[in-house]
Amino acid sequence: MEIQLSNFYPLDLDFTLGCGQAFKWNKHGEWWYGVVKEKVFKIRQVDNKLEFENVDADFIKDYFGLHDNLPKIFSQITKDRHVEAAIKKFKGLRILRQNPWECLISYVCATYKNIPAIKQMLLNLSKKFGDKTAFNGYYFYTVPTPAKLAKASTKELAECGLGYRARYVSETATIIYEGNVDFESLRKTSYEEARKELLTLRGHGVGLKVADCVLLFSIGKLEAFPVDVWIKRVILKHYANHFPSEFIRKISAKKSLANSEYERLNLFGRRYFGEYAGYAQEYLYQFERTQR
DNA sequence: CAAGTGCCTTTATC
DNA sequence: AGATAAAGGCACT
Repeated sequence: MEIQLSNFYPLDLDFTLGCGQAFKWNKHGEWWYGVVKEKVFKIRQVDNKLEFENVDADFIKDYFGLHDNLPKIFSQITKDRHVEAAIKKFKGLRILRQNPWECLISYVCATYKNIPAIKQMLLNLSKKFGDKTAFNGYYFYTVPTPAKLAKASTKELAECGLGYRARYVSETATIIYEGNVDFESLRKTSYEEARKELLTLRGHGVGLKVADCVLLFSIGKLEAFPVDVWIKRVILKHYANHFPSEFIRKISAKKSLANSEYERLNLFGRRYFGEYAGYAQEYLYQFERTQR
């Protein structure tokens, strides 16, 4: 199956799948192989054509956010030369619409880890607690369900390389398994309301940054503006003039952000870049990460 | 190559 | 409220 992409709706598969927003993708030759829920499929891009197997076009359109009007988004977030440069370099990078549960558990694992390590943790979890499927001569493992992880012991979870995150994965899985968070309802409410709802998981490995990542990468709240170390660096480098110098001095001196400081940077991002701040975030993040 | 630093942070404690 | 420390262990330099 294939989808013809229009010149006005660019997509770059390598940027989109390689940027570290989703952790269950691997490229073998020209093809990207992915696992989403129980589905295993492959996809490749040949110029303006997307070719894929074992999955239908509607799913692809939704998952890759092909309905996002990128030119419109670019015109709205290009507030300065920094975003402009990032867009020029990574044009076609799209925000995915991941499965919310998989996204949540990924970012609970992701705290204070680097991208290769996050992928490894998720693979370990999937191998140990997920379902095994053969496809195209490779074996793939689904992300374990909330039930599976809720029933796993923290010891078993820790053995997947989670370290102290094992407890948080266990607790978060339990709360989701018990049905205390309705992901679908999050789509219908505002960013603020949805964020508040997700933060009922606070104290169990879900803080402001994780909540914002879930809202952006799986719920489609494109105004979400996750602030991680890289975005903090971008702000210090290029946007410090938007804050009082005492504040800049304070956050420069420390490596991690207090909640109030996070909220201040987050609010700046949303106000400055507008309703598609999440896109600005992802382009700036990627640009900063690939400097040097 | 070894050892040090850093990681898409959160939580606990003072 | 706000500051500080601790937390696996892997990956990169």
